[in-house]
Amino acid sequence: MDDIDRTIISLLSQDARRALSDIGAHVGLSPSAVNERLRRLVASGAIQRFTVAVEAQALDLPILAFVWIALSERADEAAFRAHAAADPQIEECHHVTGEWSYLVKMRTGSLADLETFLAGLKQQGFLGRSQTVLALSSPVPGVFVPPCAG
Amino acid sequence: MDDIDRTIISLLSQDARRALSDIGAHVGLSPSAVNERLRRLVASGAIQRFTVAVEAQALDLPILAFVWIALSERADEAAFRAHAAADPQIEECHHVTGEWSYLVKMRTGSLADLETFLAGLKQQGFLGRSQTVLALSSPVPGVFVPPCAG
DNA sequence: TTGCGGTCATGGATGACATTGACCGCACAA
DNA sequence: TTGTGCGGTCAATGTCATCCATGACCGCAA
Repeated sequence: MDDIDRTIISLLSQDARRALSDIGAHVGLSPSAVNERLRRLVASGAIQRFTVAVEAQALDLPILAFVWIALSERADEAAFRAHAAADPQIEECHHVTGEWSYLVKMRTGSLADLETFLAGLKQQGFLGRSQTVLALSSPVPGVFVPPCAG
Repeated sequence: MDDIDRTIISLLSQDARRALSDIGAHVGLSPSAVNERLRRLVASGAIQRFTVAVEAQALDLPILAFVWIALSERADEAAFRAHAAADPQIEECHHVTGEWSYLVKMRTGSLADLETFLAGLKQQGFLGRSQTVLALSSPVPGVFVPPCAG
């Protein structure tokens, strides 16, 4: 993992369909050399997968919510994680420091779906307390372009 | 945007390097037809861009923090957004309901970098109050695979 | 029913591209 | 100096995206 690798990752973050020859021109390597580095980056797990950034509106998921969760005392933590992983509405689920146990980031089609999700948690005995925060807008898109060369 | 489009998006979310013929086999279309749909999905903005999912550890960014921010009374909201957008450490910045104005999700190399970020906000007069929550682990990876066919 | 226009998928030709393997040079250790 | 391994270039090959002409299907109006 040197500066060239980081530059390659940065370029791919912006556009993962760039040609190897194009990347090579940026970093001063042949397409083959870039391909070999790319293979290693994927094999090592540094690049987890190639994917697409999707506009939530296009998928009819206008609600973006952050839900703070404190598990109930009798909750099985592993079961909760499995539950979260299985719900396609959940984009992220983080174990966090502080007052709450988990922070869940989720997209739903409506506020009713959000209520249903929380009701499900309660019914299965996971939920101690929770607090929901709605996102109104995102001034910074979810772009993750890692620092280039440094 | 019909079920076929949604399926295409779902397949690309898992692996954006799938061949058009492979996608076509899943949805029952020819490669050309898939290509045409893909072109429209990109043109309409439903697919914002092709990118790669990067493991933060590989980039020496072990700290994942959520920072709640209440702007100071004299803060210029647009300036704050520009400031956030310009910081490569910030992955997301959401305008939210409730007690706080903004929720910032950021990755840094160290806790010191986090302090530096907050100090910078204060120095520029943006910061009213703030509260930082650290993520310890992510039981659910940041995969966003939209619901398929439904 | 028939005729028409628009939308959308098909299939094949073409060119670009990823991929592979052989070869080369350099750094390092014995 | 010599052997070894890593990481690069270059050229050949096969796959694939892309483009275009053609044709099927659907809704609508006469």
